[in-house]
Amino acid sequence: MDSVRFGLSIRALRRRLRWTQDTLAHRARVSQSLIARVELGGADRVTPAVLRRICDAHGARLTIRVDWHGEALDRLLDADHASLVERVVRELQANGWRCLVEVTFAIGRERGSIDVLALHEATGTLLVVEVKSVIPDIQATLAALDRKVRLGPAIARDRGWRSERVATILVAAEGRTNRRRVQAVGATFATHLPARSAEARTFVEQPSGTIHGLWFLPISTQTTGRHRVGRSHAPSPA
DNA sequence: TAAGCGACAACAGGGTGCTA
DNA sequence: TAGCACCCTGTTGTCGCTTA
Repeated sequence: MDSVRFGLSIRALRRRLRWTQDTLAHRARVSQSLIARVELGGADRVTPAVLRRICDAHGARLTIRVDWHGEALDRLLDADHASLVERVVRELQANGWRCLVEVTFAIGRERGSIDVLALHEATGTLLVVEVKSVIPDIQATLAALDRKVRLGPAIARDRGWRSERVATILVAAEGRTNRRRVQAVGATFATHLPARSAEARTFVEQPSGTIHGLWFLPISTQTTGRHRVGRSHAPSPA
C-alpha cells in the first residue's frame, strides 16, 4: 500500500466535506492524533480495520490486494494447499480409497469444487475432504463443508460411484495458530466436526459407520512451532 | 509415543492522552 | 494539526503436563 497516497486521499476527502480531523476522528471512532498520523503517511502503522472505518466515514471503499512477482504469489499460496492435498491423497490411497482431486460441480445454482472426494468401495463409504492450510474464517469454512457434504452423494453418482454413507473430514495444517483458531470456537467444532485427528486417522485406516471430524496434518514444507529455535519476529529497523 | 492443550514469556505494533 | 511517550493488546514460540 502507498501510505503517502492513502494519507493524501483521506485528507482530500475530509477537506472536501469541510471536516476537521476531530470530526473525522469522531465519525471513525478513533483519536484525532491517529487521523493526523494517517494523513501524514502513517497508514502502514494502523490496522486495516481502522483504515476501513476511516474510509467508511467518507463513504469510500478500502481495497487491499497483495501482488508479488506476477503470478508467483498465486503459486506460493497454492503450494501449501497442494502439499496438504497430496498428503491426504497418499494416506487415503494407502488405505484402499479411490480418490478424486479438485472435483468441480454445478448442481442447480450450486457451484464449487471439492478438494478431495474419496470412495471406500468395500464399505460403500464416501468421504468429502476439505483442505485448509490456514483457517481464516471458521464459519465460512464450516458452511462450505456442509454444502459439499449435502451435494457429495449426487456428485459421486455423476461419476458412477455408489455410496451408502457420507463422512467428512476437514484437514487443517498442523500448527499452533490453526489449533488456537479451532480452539477459540471449540463448541462450534464440537457440533459440526466432533472427531479429532486420532479418530480421523483410525477412520481412514478402517472406515466403519461415518465420521465428521477435524484432522491436523503437517505440511512438509512448513516449519512447525516445536521445531523452531528462537523467535522469528522481524528485526526492528535500525 | 504422539496428540492436544494450558500457561507463560517475549515482542511488535496499535491506540490514546497530552502538549506545543 | 502534529508529534511524542506510554500503556495495552494480540500474536507467537516454548515448555511441560495429561491423555489415548
